[in-house]
Amino acid sequence: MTTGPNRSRKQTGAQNRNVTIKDLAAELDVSITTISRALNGYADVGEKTRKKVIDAARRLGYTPNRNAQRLVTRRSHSIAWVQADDIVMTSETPERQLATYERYVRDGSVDGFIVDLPRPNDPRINFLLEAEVPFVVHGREERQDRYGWVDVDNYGNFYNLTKLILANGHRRIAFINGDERFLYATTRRQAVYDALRDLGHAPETVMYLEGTHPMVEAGFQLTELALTDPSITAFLYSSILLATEGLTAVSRAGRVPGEDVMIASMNDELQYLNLAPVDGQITYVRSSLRAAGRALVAEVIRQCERKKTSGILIPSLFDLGDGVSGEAIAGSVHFA
Amino acid sequence: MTTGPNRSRKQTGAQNRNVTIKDLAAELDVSITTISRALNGYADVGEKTRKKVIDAARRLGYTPNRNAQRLVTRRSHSIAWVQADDIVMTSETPERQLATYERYVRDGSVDGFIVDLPRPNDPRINFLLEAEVPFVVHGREERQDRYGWVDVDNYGNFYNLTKLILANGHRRIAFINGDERFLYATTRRQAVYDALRDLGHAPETVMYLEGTHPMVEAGFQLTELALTDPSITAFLYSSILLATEGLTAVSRAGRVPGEDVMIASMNDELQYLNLAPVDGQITYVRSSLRAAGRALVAEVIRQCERKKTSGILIPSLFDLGDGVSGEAIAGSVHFA
DNA sequence: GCTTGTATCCAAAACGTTTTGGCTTAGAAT
DNA sequence: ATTCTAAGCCAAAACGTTTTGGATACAAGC
Repeated sequence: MTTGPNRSRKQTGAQNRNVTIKDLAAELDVSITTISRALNGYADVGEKTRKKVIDAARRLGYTPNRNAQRLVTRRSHSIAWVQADDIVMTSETPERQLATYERYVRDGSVDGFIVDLPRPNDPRINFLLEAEVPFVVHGREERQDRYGWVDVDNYGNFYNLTKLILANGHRRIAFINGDERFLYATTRRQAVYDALRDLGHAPETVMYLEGTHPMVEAGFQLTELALTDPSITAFLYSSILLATEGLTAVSRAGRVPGEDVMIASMNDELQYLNLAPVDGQITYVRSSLRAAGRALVAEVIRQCERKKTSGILIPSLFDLGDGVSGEAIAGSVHFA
Repeated sequence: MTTGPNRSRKQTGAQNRNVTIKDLAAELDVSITTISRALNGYADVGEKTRKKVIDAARRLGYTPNRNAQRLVTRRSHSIAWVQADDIVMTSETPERQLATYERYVRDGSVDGFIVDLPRPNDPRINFLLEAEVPFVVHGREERQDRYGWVDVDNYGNFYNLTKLILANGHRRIAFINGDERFLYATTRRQAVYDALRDLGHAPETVMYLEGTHPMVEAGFQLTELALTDPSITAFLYSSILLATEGLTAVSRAGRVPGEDVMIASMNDELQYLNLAPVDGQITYVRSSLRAAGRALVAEVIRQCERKKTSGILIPSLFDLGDGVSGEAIAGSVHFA
């Protein structure tokens, strides 16, 4: 006995001894089968018995033990949203998250997943499709018809924002985009250039800048870079966080947003971000991140319950700002 | 068969059939006991056997089923942090959270709790002490010697901030505090008035305003109220969120923060809050909410593991701003 | 040879549910 | 009088672990 825990490691459970289905069965002198079936609404238990059981359960304060339920039903009633350490700073690759995904599936911790910030040919999605585990993606990638997803209309929003900027007479635009390793950024760039083309403007109209993760002060620094070109009168940002930093840089340079320059962006309506101080200085499309989060969770749960959601598509219109419409779309595809 | 689920509801588990301890035992032709003990590092298994087991486990991709472990060990390896629907807007009473606390304890979902925003004589704390469940409080209340907690030095910080404002020559101050139903707010008010007294200033030096939950635009509105008194030259805010709103109101009133008025606050270093645009306009003490969160989780886990942590006190100095020191303190008390 | 000790191993119980595959009874249908 | 049906109930198995309380074998000490 040289290494490891003691020979007899006593149970260390902090859990109190709670009333179990057995206690209930003893109390009422029926079988535990009947208790279980009564409480779960099965039809093969008499109404008087069911009432007795429900009353006793309430009286004794019975709650089914979640962990026993999880074991026998093979459902954990939990979903995972695996994050890198820091949401804003993250440059963690999906590969490094993969181990966590695999473990959660293997040990039954979790019934389903929310996948965030998908990359092209994302290994997490490969794994989940392969393992046939329920999941919903926040965003889309090339295989979007094979799984459920919730996304904002990246293309439409940036197409419209660009149109708006041009309609306001700006002829030279800086576009500070997000990291193109993520597909939302690629889509947004595409939309901006498509809008230019459709309205008969040269691609050279925009100065394209990409903020790569981790984005510390990227909005500020890239804006300062763009400010070296005095012909630029409009700044389009891929996110409101980039935009507020950019605003600082623009103001410091002596330019006046809302007067001689235009600042445009998408606003995720982040909880803690008070936009009142920059009111009127940034033009944005709103799209609630919180609403997206809710949709994601609802969708994963639906997947886990195996309700057939094949092919449904739930577009929901969000609050509009400045004549530009923001739209969030929730989509879901049945999986085997 | 009239109501409820079908007579024979098939197991709907989405969980894949994974390799179990039994498979491993069959593979190696030893008992499951040996497998379990080998993997858990017990000394009563031979080294060659242990090696075989570990190899086979790796080879077959075995991971212990978490839900079986949870059931037998009566530990869920999960902790709860029960929140009202919306962190900022919350006016949910602790009473309404209590049902969730009770359920999580009863059904074994959870081993311990993080209690947030304690109120005087908080029923959640009563319940947890009574039930002898591990928990750590974010903040403190009167029974702080009976449980573990993590807190910033509310008293010290606001005492120092007040001292700093007075040292800068301000003689009329607006103090926009948080909701006094929570103890942090009461402590902060106490600190401000103590500082006034200690430095020989009358209590009337401050105009006291309280933002009650849910705080929508409270910072903005209370500041507008304070602005009706032109003798006020300093604004002290209980939180950075209140302060940024207040800054907007002050600026709109034509006053210039950093020049003819002083704006002071505590800065929780919120993830998404870019303070660059207000740089130099707000004087604050920094104290990382993120660091506090980490300390809370670490502390609950320690409690769950029953490491004896009786009476320990871990003061950790944080980054300082403007000559005012912010200190976060993590404390823990052993419980039975 | 007998005892004692030590190093390995294991069968069985336990955790608290859900589900399977019955059984019993009473009444209806034949 | 028998067969069938339906309603109501239940014993036992199963989920996958950890822990208990041994058993076995072999070496050392007397």
